[in-house]
Amino acid sequence: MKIQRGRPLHKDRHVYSAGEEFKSVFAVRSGSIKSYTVSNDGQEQVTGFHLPGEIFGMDGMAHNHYTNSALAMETAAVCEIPFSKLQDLSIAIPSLQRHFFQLMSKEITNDQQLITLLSKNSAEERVATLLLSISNRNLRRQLSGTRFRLPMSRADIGNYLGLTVETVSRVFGRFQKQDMLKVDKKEIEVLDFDKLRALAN
Amino acid sequence: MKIQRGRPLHKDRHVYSAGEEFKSVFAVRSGSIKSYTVSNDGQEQVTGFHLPGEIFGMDGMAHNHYTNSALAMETAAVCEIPFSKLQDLSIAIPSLQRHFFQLMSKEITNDQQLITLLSKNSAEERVATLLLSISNRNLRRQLSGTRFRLPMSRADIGNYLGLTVETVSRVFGRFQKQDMLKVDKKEIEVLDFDKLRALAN
DNA sequence: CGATTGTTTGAGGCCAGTCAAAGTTAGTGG
DNA sequence: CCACTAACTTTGACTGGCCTCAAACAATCG
Repeated sequence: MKIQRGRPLHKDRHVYSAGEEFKSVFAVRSGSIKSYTVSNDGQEQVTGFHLPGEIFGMDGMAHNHYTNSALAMETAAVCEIPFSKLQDLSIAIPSLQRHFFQLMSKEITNDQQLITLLSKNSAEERVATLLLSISNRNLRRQLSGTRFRLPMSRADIGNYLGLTVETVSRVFGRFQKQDMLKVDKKEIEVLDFDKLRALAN
Repeated sequence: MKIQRGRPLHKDRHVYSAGEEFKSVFAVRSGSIKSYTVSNDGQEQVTGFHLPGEIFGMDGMAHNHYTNSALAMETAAVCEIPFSKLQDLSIAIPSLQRHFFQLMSKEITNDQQLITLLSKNSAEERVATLLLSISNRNLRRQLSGTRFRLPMSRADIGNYLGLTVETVSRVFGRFQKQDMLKVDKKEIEVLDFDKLRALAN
């Protein structure tokens, strides 16, 4: 498939901004991206973190304009995949269409899991769930699931999980005191996966 | 398009259950449907309410199995739309494919709005937002936006909004005391739309 | 290095949850 | 059609987890 190689993106640079015309979806090649919306009263809501190998930008399809903004949390590279090309191709290759439907559907189930998390779980359970998610996604990338670097700030974590920065910080503190995690700034080492899974559940 | 006319569904009957093979999406013809997931620790999370004219069942596409269950909150009728037919047709009619992409994308943005609501808003704001949403959806159906019947129980509202039944009940009470709403059981009359919008934001 | 931004820690308050019980509605079968 | 029961809703008192406010601390970057 013909896709554009991305030029490297510096930290805090936008891939696209809310309101721009929807033309493409994107694949992360390196670095990490966060998606967020700005609600009508001006506050930010982080809607997702995107790691290498993952696709983002499908939110814009409904209205031909992106509803999220997407920016690089660190230096990153992305592939742009023009949607028009994708449409043409998916008519020629039905399996591609199916694959793309699945991607969107996956996005829906992800969002619904986050809804459940926000709706039903405590601060500790939310943070544990995010850590486990990142751990699993690192495993899929052939990286360590026990030692890894969080690309996002505490503020982003809190925003994503519906918590304040202070609460996130305190939860990390408690997790360390319980010898479940070793936290050094953004470097995480999971010491007790069973305990983490029990919380994340 | 060839679709199956649904036989009427009694209250509390499932349209489909989580885990079943994904074969179709559905359109509500009359009555109302709720979607919900059951998390691994067994508790229910309501993920959506579906009113006449709306499509549901797209969550199953990713894994070829539904991740939600869908059941009738009152006597209802639904149209089954077999997905295989939809795929064949959308290859012949590209505009249909686009339309369907848009539906899924719309679902994503809806879910993300709910995420923001759960993450950032108070109990009163959440309830106000739901009421306004139902009001607007009734308007689109040529029904009154000011007087309508809530098809779901207080428990369902609470579950959907991440609140307890008691809190939902108290919020309705406060809304009445402020002369914003008139609540008679499930019958709602909006007395002050400005106030409602101010809360829902 | 200073300045800015991000993180941690503490004290106190409040919103929503929990527990409990009464009141109301709906559904069932005699 | 009514009596009985189960399910739903409301109300109250109390609790607690997370937020708010505040300040010290650490890290990053020009």
